[in-house]
Amino acid sequence: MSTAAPSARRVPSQERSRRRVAEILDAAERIVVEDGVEALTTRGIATAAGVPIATLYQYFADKESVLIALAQRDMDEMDAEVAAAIAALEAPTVAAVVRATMEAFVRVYHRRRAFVEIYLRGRTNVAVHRFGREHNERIASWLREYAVDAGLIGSELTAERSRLAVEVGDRIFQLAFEHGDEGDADLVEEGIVLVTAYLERYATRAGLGPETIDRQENP
Amino acid sequence: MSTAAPSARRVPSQERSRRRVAEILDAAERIVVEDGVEALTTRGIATAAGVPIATLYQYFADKESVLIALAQRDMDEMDAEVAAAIAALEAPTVAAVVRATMEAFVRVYHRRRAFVEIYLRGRTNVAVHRFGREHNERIASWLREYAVDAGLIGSELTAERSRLAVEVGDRIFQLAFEHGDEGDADLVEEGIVLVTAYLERYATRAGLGPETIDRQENP
Amino acid sequence: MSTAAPSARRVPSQERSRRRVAEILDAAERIVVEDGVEALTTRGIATAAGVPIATLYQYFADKESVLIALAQRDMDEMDAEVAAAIAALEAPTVAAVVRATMEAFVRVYHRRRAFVEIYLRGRTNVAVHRFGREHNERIASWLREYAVDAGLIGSELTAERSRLAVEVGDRIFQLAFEHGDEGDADLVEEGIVLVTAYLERYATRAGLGPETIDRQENP
Amino acid sequence: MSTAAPSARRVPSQERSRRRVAEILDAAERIVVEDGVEALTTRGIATAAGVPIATLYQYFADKESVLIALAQRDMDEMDAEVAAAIAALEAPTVAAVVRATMEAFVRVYHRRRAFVEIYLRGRTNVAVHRFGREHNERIASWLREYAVDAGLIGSELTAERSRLAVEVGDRIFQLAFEHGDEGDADLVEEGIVLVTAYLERYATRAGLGPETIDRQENP
DNA sequence: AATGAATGAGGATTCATTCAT
DNA sequence: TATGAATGAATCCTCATTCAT
Repeated sequence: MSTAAPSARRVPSQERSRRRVAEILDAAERIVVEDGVEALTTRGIATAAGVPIATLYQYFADKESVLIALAQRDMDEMDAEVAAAIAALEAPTVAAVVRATMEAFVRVYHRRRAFVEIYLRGRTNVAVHRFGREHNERIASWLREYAVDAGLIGSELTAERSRLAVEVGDRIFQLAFEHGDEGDADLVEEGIVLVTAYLERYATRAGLGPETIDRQENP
Repeated sequence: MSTAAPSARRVPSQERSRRRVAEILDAAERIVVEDGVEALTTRGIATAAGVPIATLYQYFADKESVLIALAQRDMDEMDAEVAAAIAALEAPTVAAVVRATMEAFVRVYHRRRAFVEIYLRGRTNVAVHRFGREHNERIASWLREYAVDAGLIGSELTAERSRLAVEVGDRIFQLAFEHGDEGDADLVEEGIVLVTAYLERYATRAGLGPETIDRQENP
Repeated sequence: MSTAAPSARRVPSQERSRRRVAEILDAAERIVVEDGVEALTTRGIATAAGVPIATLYQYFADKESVLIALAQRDMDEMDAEVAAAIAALEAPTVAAVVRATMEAFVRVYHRRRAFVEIYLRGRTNVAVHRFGREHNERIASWLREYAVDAGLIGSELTAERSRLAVEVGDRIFQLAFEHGDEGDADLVEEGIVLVTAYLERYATRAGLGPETIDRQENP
Repeated sequence: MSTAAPSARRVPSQERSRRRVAEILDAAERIVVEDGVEALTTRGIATAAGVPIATLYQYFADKESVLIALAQRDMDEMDAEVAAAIAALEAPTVAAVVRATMEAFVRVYHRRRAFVEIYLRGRTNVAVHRFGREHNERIASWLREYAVDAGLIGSELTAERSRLAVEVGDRIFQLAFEHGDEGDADLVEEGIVLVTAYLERYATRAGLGPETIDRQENP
């Protein structure tokens, strides 16, 4: 009847899988938001998701994998948000890139309470800790490549320095979202200042932008 | 008979107490250095110290208290080292203070392997995490007071900004000592640059020092 | 009042311990006798003994330890029975020693159903398997020393040969008690023949005894 | 259309079956050789064989069946090796038959590491345990028939006695191959002595052979 | 014939803490 | 003050097997 039949027949099973994974992640998310990362247990997830514990292990290697998958889901959105923010910059400078990036982070933190709970407050979990470190590494590498390619920054901005800037930014978010989901806007603003001040040390003239050059030359 | 009797009788017992506490802390320290903070258990401590588990609770409220007491022991030394380093400064400037402080930290980290393990790598423990935050708060407040009193920095350096600087420095040490007990010297050096760059934004002319002023005015 | 007071005061606690251990072992024994070694679980033991699971771990390192303690309890009796049987021999010969030993084993197996279940049928459990091997080693060594000292056997009976004889005897018991708790008496009898036939190869003239010498010389 | 069609059509599928079975057994063999019988899991086999778990159950009733099939594969070779060794005997005596048989066993154990692992070391598995018992029964019966027919042994060698001899031989192999795949040659040699000593008790004059008769008559 | 997905049913062990003495 | 003993409460994970398709 339909030429799509064979592939169509497989859809329900694939979709069911996807739905199950989503159910599990959603259940885990609810628990994390309500009680924090430390409160996450396999039994809890399974019960909340309405599946047997053993089923968790069909889709995830272990408990940590669920947590990481949860973080990853939001982290993907984070990366997209950052990429979009930077792409939208009309006159990119180091200061503008730092601001765009950090404000993009804040927007996602605002949208994703679970992400704040896991990624910022949940660092007491070893897997999350490692996940954070690895993501920082990746984003540092990406941002550096962008800034160098855009001629904002010279090769003095080594990978290590780039990573340092990102890690420092990360700590700022941790502080800003330590209490409350809105985050401390002033602290973030100050963080932008801090990171910018550091990175401008390695900026090209183009990277500094007219304003900063002016400020520096006529203090 | 003797008015001194009661207190005299207590002396040996007080000493015994002190000895017991030290034994327990030493045992805990050994475990932490060898196997990390997560491997610390009450049974482990008790066994290693050669005391019954229940006895731990005579001297410490709970397991975390042992850990914190351990950290505190080294932290006291840290504070002294920092105070001495700063007191020794002949021509204090913001840059000099930052350098003196951070180098003092590194010296203590080098001397105290357990401290690195607990305080820098053991932040996955909630109590340690909180301990770190609180200490950062305290040292930020102390340093700010010093710098303002010394006329290195103006009142624009709010408590929040001061804390931000300390927290950022803290993160730098975490990164530098993530692997290996020697710490990444280059990273620390770069961290000094970063923190200095930030704080000099709020420095007085005196705080900048002749060198920096010269560099800024003749870039 | 009583000079025994201090030690007496400790008795209840010590006795309570002993009683607890006995309760746990008895519970484990019941399970093993009824359902076999493979059916033994920590939960099962705890429930049957009326103690929390965690209490098991006060007295035993792990599940296997309970099993081994159970086997050991009977094995001690076994060793005593064997020692007594051999001590009671009026005119020891190799044949007499083998018979006395193997009959002593059978008597204990008859008295101790749990022992048959654990030690003979429960060899599918790795710990029991090892326990058996080790005990065989020990008893082989003991019997060899006795036989050599008594002049029944020469030094040709090496440790290896002695162990071989015991292991073979052990297999005979396994076969004889494979089904039913009475054991196959004929099979045991034949086993005595077998082991004797082997060991007499290394017997001294004294070890052979008048009967055997006569039989050999006038077949 | 063609009467051959159905069977012809089945041939490729039959071959596929055979191939699949072989793949599964090979995978299981690899696991057993590397990690032992206890490490064998259905998931492990399936993954190693590159087939879905459910497919195992198309070819085998359950996990144990895979194990037994694996053992059977080598056991068939074992039986052939024994039969050939005995057929090759020029002057069969009880001693010669025992030696030929046990040396045939050793040869196969040397060739088949998996067999040693499963059949000798893997007796902690209930199914393997039973398999061993059953095979011993069968080979005992076969050897007895041969020995009686050949006039080496009289009817005093009952089925039970024959089985006893085989079981004892089996234990000897277990001991000899307990550690290391080469097996303890001295122990096997001693085992041959032991089994021979036992069986010669039931030997006919022909079964004893000239040498043994001579030794017995002129000790 | 083949298989993706699902799961029921445990299983061993850990650990911080608290009493009664 | 000291401590032997006890334990409540969880925790993560495994695995053989079976259907529906």
